[in-house]
Amino acid sequence: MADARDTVRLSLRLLTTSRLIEREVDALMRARFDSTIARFDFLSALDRHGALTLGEVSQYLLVSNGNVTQLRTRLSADGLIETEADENDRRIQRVRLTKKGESVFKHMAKAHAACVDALLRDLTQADKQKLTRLLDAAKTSLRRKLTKGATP
Amino acid sequence: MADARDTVRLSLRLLTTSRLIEREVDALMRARFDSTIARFDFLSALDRHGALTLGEVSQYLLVSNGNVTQLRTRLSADGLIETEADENDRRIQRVRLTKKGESVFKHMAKAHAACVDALLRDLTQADKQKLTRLLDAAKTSLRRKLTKGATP
DNA sequence: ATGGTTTAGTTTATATATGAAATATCTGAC
DNA sequence: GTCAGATATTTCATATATAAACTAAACCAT
Repeated sequence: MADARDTVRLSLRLLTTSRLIEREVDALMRARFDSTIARFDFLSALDRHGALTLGEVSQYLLVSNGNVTQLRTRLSADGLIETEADENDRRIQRVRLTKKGESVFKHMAKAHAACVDALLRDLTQADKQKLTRLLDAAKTSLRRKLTKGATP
Repeated sequence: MADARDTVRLSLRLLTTSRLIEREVDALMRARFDSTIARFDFLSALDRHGALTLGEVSQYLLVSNGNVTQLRTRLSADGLIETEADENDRRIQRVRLTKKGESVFKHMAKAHAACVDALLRDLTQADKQKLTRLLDAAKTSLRRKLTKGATP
């Protein structure tokens, strides 16, 4: 059936579009903030959700634990985040934005918004809404399949 | 204006959806073919376009020249691709699939198609088509902006 | 022809990412 | 109480990715 071919085409469009945006945002973060998209995403998760355990960061960013450990080390060294111990469970560490981290993130977020807005300016507002809605549906499908086994 | 916020939301959906698929495909390539998504993409470009210079591979995959050099080394060592010199221009090297590479890629492509098809099975055919069309529009907008400067 | 520029690709240093194994801590059945 | 598993995080080895500096070859204006 041609159905599967269409789905492959869809997934390729998705990857390409996503990668083009990622590259541009990464270039922005490097040029203007001496940072990277990975660090921006990390800070973004903390800005959105407040204090998080490292495991939660890993889940939100869809990256491995080891990766989170590395990023945490760098962001801490830069003074953008800080760690606090859990009162009851000594395995758990929570990270959060420092004052400096909040301030830096605000500037980053503003530049990021301007960047993606410029990149997708040719899309009408209606198309953006449709696209967001359809991507939500795709995400839902994905999440459901991923809990079970998708690889046959 | 809330327009920029909507665009940020859209770009986040895009990245998340794309990352979920990439992770699953990467896991598939590791589990079944002792490979990775990066190598699959490389082989995929050669399968689609035939013999390519390393620079062309870099453009198709949206990755740097250095990255292509590294991947080429591994794929050559595995006997999946081979290099030939250009007759007229000694700077240029073309890579192409070997017989083994073609055969391995066929199996990979089949598994890949089954994987993404399963992941996105909950979407109707109509939704997939709409999504592909909208992503095409997004890609066009991106390409146009990227030739100019998107970072204000 | 020759020297300056562009083009193709490699190398180097480093950041990002993974899976697997290890460590440390907690939890629950007994 | 204790000990077998579960959970949170780190460490290790390695793959993937970048930017910047570099090499080699081609092009091109003089």
